[in-house]
Amino acid sequence: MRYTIREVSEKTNISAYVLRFYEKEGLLPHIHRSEGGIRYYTDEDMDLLGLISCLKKTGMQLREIKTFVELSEQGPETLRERCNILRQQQDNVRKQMAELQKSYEKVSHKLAYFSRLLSEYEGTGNP
Amino acid sequence: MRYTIREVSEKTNISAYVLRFYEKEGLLPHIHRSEGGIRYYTDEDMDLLGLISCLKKTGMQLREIKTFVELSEQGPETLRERCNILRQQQDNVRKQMAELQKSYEKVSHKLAYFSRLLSEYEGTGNP
DNA sequence: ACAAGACTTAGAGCTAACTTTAAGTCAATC
DNA sequence: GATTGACTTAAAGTTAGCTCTAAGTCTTGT
Repeated sequence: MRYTIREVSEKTNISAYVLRFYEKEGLLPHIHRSEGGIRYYTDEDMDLLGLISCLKKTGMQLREIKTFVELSEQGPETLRERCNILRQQQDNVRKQMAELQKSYEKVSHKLAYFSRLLSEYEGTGNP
Repeated sequence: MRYTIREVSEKTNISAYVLRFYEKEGLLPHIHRSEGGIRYYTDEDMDLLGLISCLKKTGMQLREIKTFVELSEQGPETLRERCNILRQQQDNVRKQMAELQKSYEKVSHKLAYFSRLLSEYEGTGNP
């Protein structure tokens, strides 16, 4: 399948601006063009894009993602290094989940406290 | 207890620059000063700072945090609204945790795939 | 074949959240 | 009491990641 930039944009919720920007920055290498120079994206590109947004969502910076993509370009001799990067990222995500859990508890705790204050306040005849 | 900006910075891992910046932006109102104009922070300030970083960590923007702080300034008649904001944020955090979980699975899946490729590659006599 | 509208490029502009600078004031030690 | 170093201010600078503009090219429907 071939997709236009618009189709990709709609499927992925990444704006066409950003798709071009990612390409310019080296995150999406070898995007094919029609004879008139119009981009078209393959399923492989879509797949990479999926990984990119996943890495981005988990806090990896574009420049690190670029490094990862460049390793991918170099073929199987970089597989070990790519695994290491993914393992590192897996670890990061675990830490983020723990952090988020702590924050959740803090917000909940504060909310419980305010709720109590609120019911007390309302109980005094101040609606 | 009274803390200098340096002590607060060390305790919270928020730089003195940022503490002053937050104050300027209205996130930390009523910071006391010594006669010479030097800031000192109270335990109450520390508490607010804890809530601020928690809200920030969970993706709330400074301008929204400022709104929350301003409501706090207005006394108990804004308690209900503050509870609503916290409940909303609690919800946001739940969504973030679900998202993060999905990303974790995606990274793990990709890693498993690459690991398999790697062991195959190494099995062929390419160390 | 031609108008409308999507696409192309390079590069400028924007936003959030810091981060630093410059010029000066204050506090603690020698 | 002088020096050192942390503090003060307003304002400029930085970074990441977009987001848009301008000027031009291509594609598609009538």
